[in-house]
Amino acid sequence: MTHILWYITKMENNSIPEILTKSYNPTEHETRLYKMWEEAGYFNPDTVKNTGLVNESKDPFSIVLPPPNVTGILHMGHAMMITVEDIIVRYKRMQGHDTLWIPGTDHAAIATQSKVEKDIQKKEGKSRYDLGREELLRRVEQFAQESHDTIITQMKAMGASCDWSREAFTLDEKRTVAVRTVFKNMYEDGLIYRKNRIVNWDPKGQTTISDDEIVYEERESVLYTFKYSEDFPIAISTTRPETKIGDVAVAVHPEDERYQKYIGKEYNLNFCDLPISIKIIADDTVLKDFGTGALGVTPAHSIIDWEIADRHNLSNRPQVINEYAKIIAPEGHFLQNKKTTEARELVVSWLKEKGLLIGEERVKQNIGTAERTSGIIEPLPKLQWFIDVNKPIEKRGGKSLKELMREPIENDNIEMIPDYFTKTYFHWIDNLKDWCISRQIWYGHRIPVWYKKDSISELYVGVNPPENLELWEQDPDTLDTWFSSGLWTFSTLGWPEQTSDLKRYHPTNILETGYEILFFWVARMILMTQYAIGEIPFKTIYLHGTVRDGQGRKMSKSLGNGIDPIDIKDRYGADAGRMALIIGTAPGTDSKVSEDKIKGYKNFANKIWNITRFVLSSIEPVSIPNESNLNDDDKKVLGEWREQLSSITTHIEKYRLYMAGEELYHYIWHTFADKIIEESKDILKDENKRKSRSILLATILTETITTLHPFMPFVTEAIWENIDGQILLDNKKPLIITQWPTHTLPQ
RNA sequence: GGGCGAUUAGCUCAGUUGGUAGAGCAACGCUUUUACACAGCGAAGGUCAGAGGUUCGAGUCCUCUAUCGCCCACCA
Repeated sequence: MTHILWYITKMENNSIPEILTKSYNPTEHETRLYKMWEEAGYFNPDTVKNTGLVNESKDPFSIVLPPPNVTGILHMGHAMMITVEDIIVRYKRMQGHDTLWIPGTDHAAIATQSKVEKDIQKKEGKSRYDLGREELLRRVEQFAQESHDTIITQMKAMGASCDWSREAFTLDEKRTVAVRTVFKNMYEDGLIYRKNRIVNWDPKGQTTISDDEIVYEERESVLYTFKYSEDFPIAISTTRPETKIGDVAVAVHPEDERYQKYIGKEYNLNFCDLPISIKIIADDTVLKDFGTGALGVTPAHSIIDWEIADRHNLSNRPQVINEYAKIIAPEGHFLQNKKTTEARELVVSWLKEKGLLIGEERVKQNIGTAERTSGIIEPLPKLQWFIDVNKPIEKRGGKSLKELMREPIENDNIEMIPDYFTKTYFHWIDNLKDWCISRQIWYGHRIPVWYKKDSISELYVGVNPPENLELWEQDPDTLDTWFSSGLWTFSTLGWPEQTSDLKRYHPTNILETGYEILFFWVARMILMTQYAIGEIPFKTIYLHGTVRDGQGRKMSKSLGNGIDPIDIKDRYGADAGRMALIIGTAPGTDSKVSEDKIKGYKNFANKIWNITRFVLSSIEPVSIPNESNLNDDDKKVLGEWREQLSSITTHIEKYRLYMAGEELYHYIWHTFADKIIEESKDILKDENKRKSRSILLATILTETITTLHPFMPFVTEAIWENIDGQILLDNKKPLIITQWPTHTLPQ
């Protein structure tokens, strides 16, 4: 109560100059300031060059924004990415580098299409086949446009100083040219081929997916042990009896004494009232100890079995499951067109009936599901397009794509932060198989291959459609979304055109992204860039961790625990959100966001606001720089700040933003405010010291505000606008294009 | 099964090349002093998971153990 009375009294007696309100209110300034920067063109390096900030002796600096998927709104992970990149970009710009940050969004093919399909199914009960290709695409594009607009609004709200005039989309016209050009080149170099091979088929999404898009889930299932028939000498074990009508062999370990005598023999059997032919083969990948030590080989429905069939030249690979996960069997057969789960029971009861079932055992099994649709993956042989990762490439010195991916990391041409991720990177490359790039969905880059209608074997691959188009038919499939995002660093700069941007800004300086897409995306960017232009895409990879909620859970739509960055901005200001996201967050490690933390940095914004109020209302008017008029004591104090500044600058140069931010925070609050300002209250009363101290406070204030600008762009710019009355600066410009302070010690 | 990481104050986490342990929040005492109560001053809180080793010196480097987490593989 007494507190409230005191507070009211204080408000009435307020004698602080009116230029700055008593407390900082972010909403009063943020939107206005962003608009000011954007309209003045300060995000565009071509404009910044005219301000005199750019030092031509310094190298250009460039970043491309990892394009967010147009599948909805940005979450805190994106917010962290944008913050880190914006801090770096603002810093480099202030350092006088010709700085470019290209924004953009990703069409995210399968993710976007399945999102829209789900919505349509839910609201209208229609499938994509009910709508047809054209109508579905129209709907997806509309959704993508809306998502895009939301995303851009969010990015602007956070203060992202990227050059909107160069914005790109992975599916726009220019990027399409880049995609088709790379596809054509790869095809002509023999790296892209079409082959019937076993792929991960998602029966729910009706498309193939890559190995990386599979999520394994542990489930309980039954391991059945049985014989195909009475005349067959070996029992086998399987969790999928329904696939066994597609078996062509039984594989045993070459040194397994139990089965030695059968190796090489062939049996014609009747299994589930169907004729099957089984050859006994020896393969050393078979485990003697698992089940009966004998593996029924089903080439068409198991990746491992397909590979075994390859090794043993088994050409008969009957497909017994179709694209809808239903059994293919002769008309009238009891398994015909049955779902796999149903068929499993039918096969088991057939085995029981015939007395062939030997055992059942409950086992835990990891089952592959599709990341986007959560459909259970059904391995199927399909005619698909692949990229060969092992073939030597003539124009790249006979190196394979695998080698091109490995080399720059190995030779330290690309630095990875944190560096321990290089180990997982190499491990991934070592296990990499040919990349299946075709997808049976409609939204995305359609494969630039046309087949002659009257002659199946004749095909055309090109950037533009063939002449006499009516005689040709385009491949109905689209490309894996990572194909186009793999080109991102150079497609955004105009490639295949040899633009001045491309010459000036490529390779980019840093790629800042989440570690969870190291394989999906980062590796593929290195692959594509090394192949297409023979350059690295970026010099540094900065991997941030996952932003989790207060309880350490991943933020997701299904949990409903996501925080909208806009909401943070409204309640605490974008600056506070930015600081909370980067301080105390080392690269590569996950972080938790709590409102308390954000609140702490809202208080910090208010603190520097009031530091400014104090300085402006207490010092005598000074012009700076004016270090020669400092007394020895004040030179020493300034010298300490300059040492701190030097440390902060080094941290930023080495991308240790969390360290830079923390040191700056600590200096401003606990040294500048708590010590220097407190002691200044007395010192300023001393006429002999007043002038010097005024210069000191003005100098430290302007330099700390400048240094803080990349971290908290809004509050610092708002302060900057208001310091003129007492502090006169030569050639004052908006803070965003003000030069970074030098850390030379005062003489 | 293979790999990677983590273990530091009540909670959430920093700690750059080895040199006297830090922040935010929470909690405690005092202060309402014209920059800020979104504050100030002060105090409190940690054998840095455990054990061993290297070193003049270890949170930091090495070995082992325990617990937790993540990634990759997929035993059919």
